[in-house]
Amino acid sequence: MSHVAILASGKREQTKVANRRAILDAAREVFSELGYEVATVRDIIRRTGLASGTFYNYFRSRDEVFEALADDGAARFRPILRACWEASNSFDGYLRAAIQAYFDFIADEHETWQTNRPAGERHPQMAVQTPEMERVFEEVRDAFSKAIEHGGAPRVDADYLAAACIAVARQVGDKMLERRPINTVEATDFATKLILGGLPALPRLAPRPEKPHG
Amino acid sequence: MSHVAILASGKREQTKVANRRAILDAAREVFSELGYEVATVRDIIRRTGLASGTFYNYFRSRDEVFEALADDGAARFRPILRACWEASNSFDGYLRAAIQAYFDFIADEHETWQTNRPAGERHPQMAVQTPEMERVFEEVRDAFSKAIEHGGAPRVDADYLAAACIAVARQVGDKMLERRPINTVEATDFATKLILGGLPALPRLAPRPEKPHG
DNA sequence: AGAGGAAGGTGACGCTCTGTCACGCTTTGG
DNA sequence: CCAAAGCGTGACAGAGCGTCACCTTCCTCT
Repeated sequence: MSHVAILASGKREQTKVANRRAILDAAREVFSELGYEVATVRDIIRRTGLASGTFYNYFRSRDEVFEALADDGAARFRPILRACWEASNSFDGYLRAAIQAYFDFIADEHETWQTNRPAGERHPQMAVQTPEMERVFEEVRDAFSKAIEHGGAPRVDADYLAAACIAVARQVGDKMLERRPINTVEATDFATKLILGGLPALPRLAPRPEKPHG
Repeated sequence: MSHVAILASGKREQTKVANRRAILDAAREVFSELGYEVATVRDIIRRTGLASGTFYNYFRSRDEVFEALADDGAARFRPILRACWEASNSFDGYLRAAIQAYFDFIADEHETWQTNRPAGERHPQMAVQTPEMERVFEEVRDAFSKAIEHGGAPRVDADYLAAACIAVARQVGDKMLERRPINTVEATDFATKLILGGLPALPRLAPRPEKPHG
């Protein structure tokens, strides 16, 4: 029996991964069913069959599991974002692809999570700021910076621009999820045109000193 | 002594208002000093000198005080937003005024709140969704709808547009607060130009059936 | 293979916070 | 000035939290 022992060689390692996974899965279920505010560490750990003390070998608190779930979401999305960058050859193309990918992503998550959740309970996905989300932000900003360097976009404040894009994607995304039927194409069209249309109108930064003229 | 007794006639009414105010103030201080996650109902009520049970005559939980604080912020901002609407005579003017007002508002709140708060602790101001914030959203959306009706703006999806504007304002606002010196004008310029520039590029809705031609 | 040690699962325990409630003081209306 | 209602009070029971001494299971070294 050697075919499973690729990454988790020892039994110790295996159970550690399995337990972490089990806790995360249980947490997702419990948050879905009871709502985040009400769910307790005990509710989560009970569902896994593990002892209460074990929980604290993996997470420091209920909040930390929540954050880990959110981080998971961002971590899953980041490679998609990366792929958008690599597949596109223009700034416009990248932006549209990235936004479309994001809306598809959250629409998919939304379906998966559809349970009998109390009222407007927040999803872990995008509610808090996690390290992985910070990286998503940085990736977007860097993509913009590179586009600016290459002349694919005007020389604007990439930091503000990234913040604005992510903000628009998030909020319009949320609104999109509230509508029936969920129309990711319509939302993408809206967000993309807003940003790409606004881009040329943005205030320019002073051009960075370059070699004089050639 | 009749000059104070305008709204709070009886002594009962007076203490009720005073207690609520005291709890809110104490809560703001405690959240600032200890951080939201750590603060307890007891911490808050202790600072007021009231008994623990009294707290529950005013709020159901720590979360509800937090929400009330956030609601307060939105409630203070809404009249400002209203004034922007009434003072401006073009869509562009309204948008710029509203965004500038918002950035000034949060910059001011930011100063007021500056205490030795642990790390990236969230401010109540704009962190959660409260009824008053919902109203702010509706006010913005309605302003957009009216502008569209009057031909001051193209016939676009006002709901998405409002969501996008608020999103941009929030996120760019947050970024703005992280920079030194805080430059509300720069941020306003950025956000305003992004939105106003993007507006003409947005997908149009089918025009609503009007009287045929004049 | 077997022994010794390390890693980590276990659950009872003590502690803190929560939310309630019976009590009594204060205000109000008559 | 009295009766009734309103409301502040703080002790209390219950719940959840995080810890820790113990014990089982796995790993390593000979």
